[in-house]
Parts: sequence; structure tokens; C-alpha cells
Amino acid sequence: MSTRILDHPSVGEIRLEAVLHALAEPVRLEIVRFLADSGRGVPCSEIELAVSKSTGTHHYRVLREAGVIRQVYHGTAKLNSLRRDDLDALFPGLLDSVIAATRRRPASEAPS
Amino acid sequence: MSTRILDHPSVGEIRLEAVLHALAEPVRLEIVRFLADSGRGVPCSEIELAVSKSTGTHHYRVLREAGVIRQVYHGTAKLNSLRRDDLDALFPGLLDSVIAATRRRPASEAPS
DNA sequence: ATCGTAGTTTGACATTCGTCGTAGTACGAC
DNA sequence: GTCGTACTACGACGAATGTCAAACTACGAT
Repeated sequence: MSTRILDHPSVGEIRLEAVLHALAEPVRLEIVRFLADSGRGVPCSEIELAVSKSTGTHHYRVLREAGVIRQVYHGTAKLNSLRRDDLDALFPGLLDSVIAATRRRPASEAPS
Repeated sequence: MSTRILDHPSVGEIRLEAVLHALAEPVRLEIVRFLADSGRGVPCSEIELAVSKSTGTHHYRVLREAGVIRQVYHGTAKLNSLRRDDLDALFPGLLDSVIAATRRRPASEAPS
């Protein structure tokens, strides 16, 4: 059998450092931006990343273990969504400001 | 002679990932919290950190190179201050939410 | 039962990171 | 000048991180 249920940190277990660390990476920031835009559970396969599949899996896990996203299985797909409510309650304004900044500067960009 | 003038990124050079990475570390977060509380140029020696002096220097540099703090020499002391204005302009709400969260959970803490 | 799709796990690797001690530089005071 | 204070620079070290390919598991459909 499988561990089809994924471990998520409870709200009380979410640490600021872990969240910031999770967000401080271009690939993961791209995932967060995408999830913020599409609002609902998105399968990993729908988000095109510039890295291999296993690296993608790794980044999703970092985000989940930091408490940034929620992942639930739905058949063979794994639906990802932002934990907006929890993060907003813990760190009001944090996610909003990061997402807003990410939208202004599309992904990763070179300074002028 | 000396390089008594320190390089700071211009506002346009500040990258979100670098700022988040700089903030995603307990010692650096402690420095930021301290600077936010005391408002003005604070010498490194005034902030007691749980690491050696050379490690402290390293963390100050990471913060400066990410654009989070400004450092200016004043005699032999190096005065540190938050780049609140620049960060607020670039990422409105980000610094505020991080500082607020840091104040709620003193430094680094274990989940319940 | 077979196949394909979706995602994971396991090693491996190079890079970055946080840490330290030691030696060094810059400046003010004496 | 000499001394002390404040901070830096240089290795060095182990730990963590991002990356990949290859082999694997889980599920749905045929």
C-alpha cells in the first residue's frame, strides 16, 4: 500500500524561516505565482518548470513541508494549492507582497 | 588604503529572491528585527548574536548585498540600518509582515 | 493483465551555505 | 608613534541545497 496521504505542517508548526526559505528560490516562486493565479488545485503536470521532473517533485515537497502549499491526491494526479488562509493568518501581508512582486517581475530577471 | 565605502545594490538591482534568501536565516532575521526596533544606524557591536564575530560579519554582508540593510562607516564603527524606504517601495508590505512575525515569535522557536 | 500517465525515490554530483579561528586592516585615543 | 577597539579577509570544514537520470509505485483505462 501507499502513503497516499501527505504530511502537512499544522498551522502552529509553520515557521517563518521555513516559509521564507521556501519562497527564496526561482522555481518555487514560479510555482507559487502560478498557484496564486489559478486559485484552485492544480496538478503538478500543469505547471511547466525549467527543471526535470524529479527536481520539480523536490521543490513541491519543500513548499509543502514549509506549509506554503497543500497537496492532495486525486487519482494519479496530485493537486496543489496555496495555503493562503493559513499563511495570511500567520503572516498577514507576506504572501500578498511576494505574489505581487512576482507578478511585476515575471520570473527571474537580470538587473539593469 | 581602504575600501571604506561599501557597495550597495541600487534599488533597481534588488531582487526578490535575494531579499527572501537573506531573510530566511535566524541570525539575519534577528539583526533585521533589532534594526527595525531601534530605527537608526546601529553598530554591529551593539547587536548580540549567537555566533562568532566573523560569522556575524558574513551575515551583515549578505543582508547588505541583498539590499536589506545599509552600512556606512563612522569612525571604526559600521552603522547598520534597514533600507525600509527602498524595500517598501519595491515590495510593499513584505518587510512589515516579516518584522511583525519576528516580533511575535521572539527569535527561533520550536513548534508545540 | 497490460499499458500509459503521474509522480516518487534513490543515489550521485557540484555548489552554496553557515560556521569557526587566525591573521590582518582601519581608525580614534593616548 | 603605540595601543585598543571594531570590523574584515582568508582558508577550512561539514552540512544543506539544487540538479539530474534511472528505477520504481500508484492509479485509470483498455
